[in-house]
Amino acid sequence: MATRDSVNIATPNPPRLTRAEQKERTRVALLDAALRLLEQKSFSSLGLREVAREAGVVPTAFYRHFDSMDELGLVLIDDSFRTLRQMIRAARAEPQRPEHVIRDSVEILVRHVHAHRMHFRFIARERSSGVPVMRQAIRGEIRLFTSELATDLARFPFLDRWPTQDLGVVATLIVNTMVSTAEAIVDAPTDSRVAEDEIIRHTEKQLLLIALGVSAWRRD
Amino acid sequence: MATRDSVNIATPNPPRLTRAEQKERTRVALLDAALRLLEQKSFSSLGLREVAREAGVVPTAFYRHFDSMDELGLVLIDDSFRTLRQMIRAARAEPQRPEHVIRDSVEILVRHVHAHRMHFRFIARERSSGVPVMRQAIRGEIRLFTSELATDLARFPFLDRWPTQDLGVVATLIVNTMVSTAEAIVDAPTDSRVAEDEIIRHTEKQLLLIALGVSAWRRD
DNA sequence: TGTACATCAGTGAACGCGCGTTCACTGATGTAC
DNA sequence: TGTACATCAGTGAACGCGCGTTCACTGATGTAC
Repeated sequence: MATRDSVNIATPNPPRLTRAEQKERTRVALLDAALRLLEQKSFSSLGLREVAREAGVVPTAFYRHFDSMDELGLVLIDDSFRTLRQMIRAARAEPQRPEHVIRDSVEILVRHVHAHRMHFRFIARERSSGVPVMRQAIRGEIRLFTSELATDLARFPFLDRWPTQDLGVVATLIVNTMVSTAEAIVDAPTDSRVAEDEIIRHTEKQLLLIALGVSAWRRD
Repeated sequence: MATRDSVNIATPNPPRLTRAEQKERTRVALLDAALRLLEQKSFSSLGLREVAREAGVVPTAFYRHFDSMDELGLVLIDDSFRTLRQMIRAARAEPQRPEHVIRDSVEILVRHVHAHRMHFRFIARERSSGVPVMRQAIRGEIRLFTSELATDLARFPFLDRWPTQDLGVVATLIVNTMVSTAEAIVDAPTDSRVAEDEIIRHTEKQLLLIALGVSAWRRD
């Protein structure tokens, strides 16, 4: 892309795109159009023509990229969880002082929700949706994600001897909390610092409560 | 109703219904039809004609009972939360030994989810749905419900001096857990005792963890 | 109790509309020589 | 580099279909006398 651009600097006309590049653009335009429409309505009530219209192409062009709306939906799930995994990788990469693990984690979550608002909204909304294939796919990804978190938890000093199943219980609780938080942020009036700070404090307290519960577990 | 029935025992023909009774039956038939269809799809993709067909009436008859699908949806929410409030009243009425408060609460939840499976499924699914009016209504009810739980929590010995806001944090955590549990039960393969027992154990552990967290709170 | 009229829950035909999908097409991009 | 042909992303017309909504109707139930 950079190579092509620099080549095209020499030409007077705007940069010409290869066929593959143009096709990719339309594909992305369709996916973005769908995400944009999903701010206002649910996936199951989203139409092929509607998406094509929003993307600025004729309905039949849709079929050059996806067999059906269901296929587009699965790609959206895939993309959404890709950004989520990026978030986790970022979280793992950053130096975490045990004292601030909760505050830092919430901060990373909030930052990524803002950066990928539409993806998070999509996941939060369609997670319980009526479209079985979509719901199953999201559940599967969340389950995977939860068990990865359980593995991460096992690295904490307190938790390294816990049975896997109990780590799963804690991980599920944390993931549920995080999902609720993401949902709340995405639904909050845009750029209301007050509302958002409230959500953040709320989440931090919930996680602290869970952490305290974990510490107290089996010391009884 | 009982009066009418006993009157009609004297007559050879099946009990005749008054106009009002017949109308109410059709209304209920429409609501039930909608709930039945909502097992397979989301509300936003549910059609007026589809519901009428399932209920066994002609599409135009729908308008004798509801102005629009949205209005029917709001009635479903109302009915669903009515059954939920019945559950809470039942829970409060039953003698609760502090030792078993978690086990008993989960047991009551599970029992009521089974008794009103469709209502719980509807709430769990549409809670995050794309239809704004519906989502707002459900959120409002859940918020109300959560703050009632917070009030109940204040009756526990440990918690009576807690600030309202912190009680809200705990209540939200509990409600989220309960909603997840209801969702899991409703989605579990029907009558699989094994899967359900697993869900119950999971939930009880999560609630115990929260309870431990509450005990440890501010003792640090 | 019997009659005459009013009410109104449910019917059935009709409408215009947007949907998903098919098909043959166009014309810019890519490839072979 | 120039030419001739192939590819294929996007077009536009057409289809049959189910949708929500309107309207005048029917006939059983309810009411007044």
